[in-house]
Amino acid sequence: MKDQEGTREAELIAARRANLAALRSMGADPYVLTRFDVNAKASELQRRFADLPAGESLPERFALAGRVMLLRGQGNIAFADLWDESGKIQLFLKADVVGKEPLKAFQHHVDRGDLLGAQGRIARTKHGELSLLVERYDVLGKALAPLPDKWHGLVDVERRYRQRYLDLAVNPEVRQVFLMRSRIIAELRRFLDARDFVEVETPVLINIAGGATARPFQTHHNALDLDLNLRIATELYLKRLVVGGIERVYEIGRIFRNEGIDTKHNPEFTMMELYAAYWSYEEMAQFTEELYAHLVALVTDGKSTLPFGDRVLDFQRPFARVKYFDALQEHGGYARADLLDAERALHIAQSLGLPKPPSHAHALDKIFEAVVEPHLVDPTFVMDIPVLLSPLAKRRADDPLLTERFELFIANMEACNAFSELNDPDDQRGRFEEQARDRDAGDAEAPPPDWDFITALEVGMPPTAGIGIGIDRLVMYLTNQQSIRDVILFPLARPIVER
RNA sequence: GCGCCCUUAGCUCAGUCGGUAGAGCACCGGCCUUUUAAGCCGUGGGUCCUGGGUUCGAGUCCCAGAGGGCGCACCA
Repeated sequence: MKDQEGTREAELIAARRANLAALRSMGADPYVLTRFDVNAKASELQRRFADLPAGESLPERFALAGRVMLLRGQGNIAFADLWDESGKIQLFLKADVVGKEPLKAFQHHVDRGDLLGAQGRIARTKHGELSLLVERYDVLGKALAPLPDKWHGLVDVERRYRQRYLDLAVNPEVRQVFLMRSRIIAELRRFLDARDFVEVETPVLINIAGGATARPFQTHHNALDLDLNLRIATELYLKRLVVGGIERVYEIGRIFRNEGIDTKHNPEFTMMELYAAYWSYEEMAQFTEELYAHLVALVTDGKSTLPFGDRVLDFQRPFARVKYFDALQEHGGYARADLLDAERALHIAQSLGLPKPPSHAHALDKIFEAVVEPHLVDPTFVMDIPVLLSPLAKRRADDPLLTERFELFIANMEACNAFSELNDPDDQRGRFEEQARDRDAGDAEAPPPDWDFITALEVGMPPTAGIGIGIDRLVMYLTNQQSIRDVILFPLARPIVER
C-alpha cells in the first residue's frame, strides 16, 4: 500500500509526524523517556475531591498519566481530557502556571491521542470541573495515527474487533467489560480456592480429542511426525487426575471446536471444568447456585437480579428445577416412551418441521431445543438427562435409561453442564464402543475411543461430580453483552488480504 | 453452506428519478485567559469495497467477487 499524494489520511499522519519532530527539536522526544512516576489515578482524585468547591485549589501535588482524548483551546489557556485506566480528569494549562513556551508547545504539538504525563495541583474550575492545574507535562508517547471521531467513537463493528486496541482506547465502556471479565475470573478462582479446589493445566495438543462431541482442529508435530488435535474439552484428563488422588480439581482454559461462528459461538473459547470427588450431581447443583449467586452479587453490588438484553434474570436461590422428560411433556405434550423410541422420536422431529436428524440422540436434542429451550429464561436446572445423550455420565440407579446429569439454562442458552461422573470402566467402554460405531457410520463429531481413559477408570475413580461452565457465556450474562465477540478480546476473523 | 442487509473523506453519516460527490467533526492557517462533543473566521481533503456489464452518462441499475452484520443451518 502506498500513500498517494493528497490523500487525507496521509496528511493527518504527516501533521502528527511534524509535531513529533518539533517535540524532538525541543529536546522532548517522547520515545526517549523510559519511565514516569504516577502517584494518582483520575477516578481516585474525582472521588477524593468530590466536595472541593468551584474556584478553589489545593496545595497538594499529583502526577498522573494517560491518553489525551479531548483538546479545547482558549488562547493563552488550554483544556484537555486525560483518560487513564480508571477514568478521566481535565487538564487545565495556564501560561502563568505551566509557562508560556510549554503552553505554546502543548497547543501546537500535542495531538489528540498522545500519551501524556502531567504534574500539578488539584483545582476545581469556575464551571465546576475538577482539574489538574498543570505545572509540568511530558509527552510519553506520540499518536501518529489519527483517532476515531471524538463524539461517536469507533462504531464500525469490523474495525472494533480487528483493531481492538482502538476500540479499547476510545470506548471506555468496552474497556469496562473486559476489566469486569478479568475480575469475574479472578473472583471465580478465589471462590474455588476457598473451597480447596486445585487449579491444574492439562494438554492442549492431544492425540485423541475426546470429552465432547465436536470436530477438532488438526495440527502436526514435526519432530515426532505426529498428527495431533487441539482439545475440545478437558474432561478426560481432569478425571485422570481424580483417579490419581487430586480430589478437587479444576482448569480454566481455552478449548477449540472447529465449528461455525455466531453470537453464541467462537471457535476458541474459555471453559472452566471442575471435579469434586465424593460429590454427586446434587451437591454440584447446590454448588452451582452458590457460585452464580455469588458472581451476580459481585457485579450488581449485592443484588440477585441481572439485566440481560430486554429482560431481567432472577438468580434468587433455589433455581427452578425441571426433569428432562417432564419439561418435554409440559411444553410439548410428548411422552417419554415416544421420545425414547428412535423411530417415533424421528417422527416427532419431522412433525416439528426440523430437518431430518442423523440419529436418535440428535433428534432428542433438536426436539428439546425447539420445544423447551424457548421457555427457559430465569436460571433453570434441567435434570436427569437420558443416557443416550450423556456418554460420560453415571446412570440413575433407579432408572438406568437416565443419568444423574443436569444442564443449567439461562436466557434460553445453555450455561453449564454437570453430572455424576461415570466411574464404571465396563459401562464406559461400552459407550465408547457405541461412539466408535457412530464414527464409523460417518458421524465426524463422535470422538474416537480413549482407551487409556478406560485403563484409568480400571485403576479406580471415586464417585465424583463434574461441571463445565463456558466462561465467555458467563461473562456475557454478568456484563449484559448479547454477542460472545463482545467478551472475547480478539474474536476470530478472516485475515485481510492485501491486494 | 443458504437468505437478507451493509461497504461513500481520517471518523460518524447524507446522497432524491441514472445527469460531473455533500455535511458535521477532525486536520491545517488566523484570532481568543474558564472550556465541557461545542469560541469565531478561513483553506484544503474522495480508488463512492473490487472487477465486469447496461447506458450518451453509473455512488445510484445488472452480474461476479471480497469483507462484515443479522437470521437460518451447523454446533451439547
